[in-house]
Amino acid sequence: MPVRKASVSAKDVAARAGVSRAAVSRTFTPGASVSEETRSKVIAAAEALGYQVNQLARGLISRKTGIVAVVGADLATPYRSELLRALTERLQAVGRVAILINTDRSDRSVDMALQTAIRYRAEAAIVLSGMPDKSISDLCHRNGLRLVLINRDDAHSGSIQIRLNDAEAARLALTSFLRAGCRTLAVATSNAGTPSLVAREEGFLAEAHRSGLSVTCERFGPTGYESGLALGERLLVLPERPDAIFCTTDLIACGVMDAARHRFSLSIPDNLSVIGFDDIPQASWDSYQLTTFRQPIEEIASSAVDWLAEEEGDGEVRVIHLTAPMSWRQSVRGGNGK
Amino acid sequence: MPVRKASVSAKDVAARAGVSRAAVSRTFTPGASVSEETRSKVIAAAEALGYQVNQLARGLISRKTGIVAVVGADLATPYRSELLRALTERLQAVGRVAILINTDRSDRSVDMALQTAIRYRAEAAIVLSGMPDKSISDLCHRNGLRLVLINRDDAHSGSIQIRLNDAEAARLALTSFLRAGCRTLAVATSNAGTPSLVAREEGFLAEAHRSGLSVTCERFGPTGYESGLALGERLLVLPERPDAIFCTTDLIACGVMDAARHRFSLSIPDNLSVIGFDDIPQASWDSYQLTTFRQPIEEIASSAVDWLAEEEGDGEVRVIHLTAPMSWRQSVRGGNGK
DNA sequence: TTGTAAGCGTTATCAG
DNA sequence: CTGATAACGCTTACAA
Repeated sequence: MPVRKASVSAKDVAARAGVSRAAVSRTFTPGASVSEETRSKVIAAAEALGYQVNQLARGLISRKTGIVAVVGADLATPYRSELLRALTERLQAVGRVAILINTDRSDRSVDMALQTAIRYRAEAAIVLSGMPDKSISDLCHRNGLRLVLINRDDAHSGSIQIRLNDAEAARLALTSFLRAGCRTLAVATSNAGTPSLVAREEGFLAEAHRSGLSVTCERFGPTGYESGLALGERLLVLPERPDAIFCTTDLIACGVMDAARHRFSLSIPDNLSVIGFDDIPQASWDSYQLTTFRQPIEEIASSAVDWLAEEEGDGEVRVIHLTAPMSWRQSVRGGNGK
Repeated sequence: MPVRKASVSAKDVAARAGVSRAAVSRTFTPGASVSEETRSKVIAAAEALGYQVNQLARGLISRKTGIVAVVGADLATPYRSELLRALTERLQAVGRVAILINTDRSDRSVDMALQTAIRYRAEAAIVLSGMPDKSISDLCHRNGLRLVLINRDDAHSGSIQIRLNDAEAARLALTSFLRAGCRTLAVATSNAGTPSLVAREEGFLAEAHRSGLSVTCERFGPTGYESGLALGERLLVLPERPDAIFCTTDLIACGVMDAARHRFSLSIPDNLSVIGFDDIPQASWDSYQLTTFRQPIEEIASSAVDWLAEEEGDGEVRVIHLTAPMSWRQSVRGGNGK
């Protein structure tokens, strides 16, 4: 018994249809010239054999692999997973396929991820965490891998950068607290130190400073619910107990709220106002009804994907600014802020 | 100015290092025989040029693309995204790369996803939702695409199937309610009709029947929090208000709990006991403390990935049974069930 | 419109 | 150990 071939190729189809391999290729290349007769013979043979064009071979020659890498850490987190979904959906819609590469928080692992992307000749990599080293970013450039950096610090040539109005949003959070009559302000954040997180923290602090207010700022652990719990416990035990906490992330906000309610028997927003960031699904759950800033997920995804479809840029780095609108719910005293 | 090459190839490296292309290839092939001298010349040249092996070309000839497709719907959902993370992490650990293909709930879209997987010559596809049509499953077989079906109905040849003890768990849920003194039982589920969901529902119903109890079973909408909310509102308005609700999913359970607490002012577990399924992160949040069944995510992922590493099976379909252990928290009257 | 032939970047085979 | 040379499955001039 002969060794079974791993998959059916254009040659097989050509043989069965009684045409040349080129004819088969043309049949599956949009806008190539094939007679209706040949085409239907080919289609029939392909169907019978179960032929599928080999994209790898096609990509080898056309340089259009259709592969886009999505690189990031904590991809199972509510906001991240939602962004991932939006990204991959849109990628599929324009005939691309996403390869998913998990990283830990180290920049080193991002570098390795990008190398993987290059090895698979991805057309682009969308980076959600960490910051590629300059040398790696060069490597990508030399290998024709375009970079999309989402909420990262600064990009090198030939890449696009998508950023949010983090600082501005933070300022709005502060004025909202003030308008609600809160006077003892605090910030709860993780110590991940990612650009967006520090922008939010610093934006809040700066605006408070401008208003002559002092804010206690607590940093703890990774960015997640558990850290929020811990942050709540630290903040709410203070002699000057805060009556408003700006959390740099909804996950942290949920933790803070739960700590306040279940461990300090505080009621929200009567005893404590909370504002988060991201607008994850849980923020709108009955138990939280968290006032927060909505990540413009679809806009982020479409900006990224549209850019890929565009002409190859000429080396300049493009920056797209998107805004996270405030989503008013019930966690700030005094209702809808109007 | 000459047209810039899209990426640096082994030929470039060979030229710079003053060796043959074959030498370059060997340098990057584990366990090939190259002298230390050539190797270091090659490495140096590769480094200088920023060379990365082209996996597409490598896969073309070796038939080992290293690509594995992960196919599923609702991948941004807590349980799904966690499974996705576990899967991709493990895949990376064994040198594979995951391509992610979103589907909607239709079987048709699963079929299309599998065709994409074939076109990229994935070594395997891990299917999380929907059920590939027999003809497609054949197509996969003919193209050497191995199938891993997670919680799907039944597999065809050459594939592996991973299943959970859904029915058994459901029975355990019922006896737990009984032991807690609950008498008016209900099931809350979506009308997605996926195999695991119906297995849980039917398992619960069957056991109730065996005990001579009648159970009201409510089905509504897609599988998610909002549906849980709606289900809670339907169930808790009944003349014989349930004192125990088995939810086929944690997301539904969270919705049911929120409806009970915030819309009917019921307290859990005093007025109502709830059991869920999946053990998503939110189940352990202070606001829920939901008793549930833990999806053995890591075990699922490792079973799937280990199978890929194994010898090519000889056409028989393998079934792996995993168990979801009960995770006791505070949503059932009478504490930890012991 | 069609077939032939030359690549694309690798690895595998086979002499040297 | 090394270098030609032939695949791998495909697209794309170039001729016919």
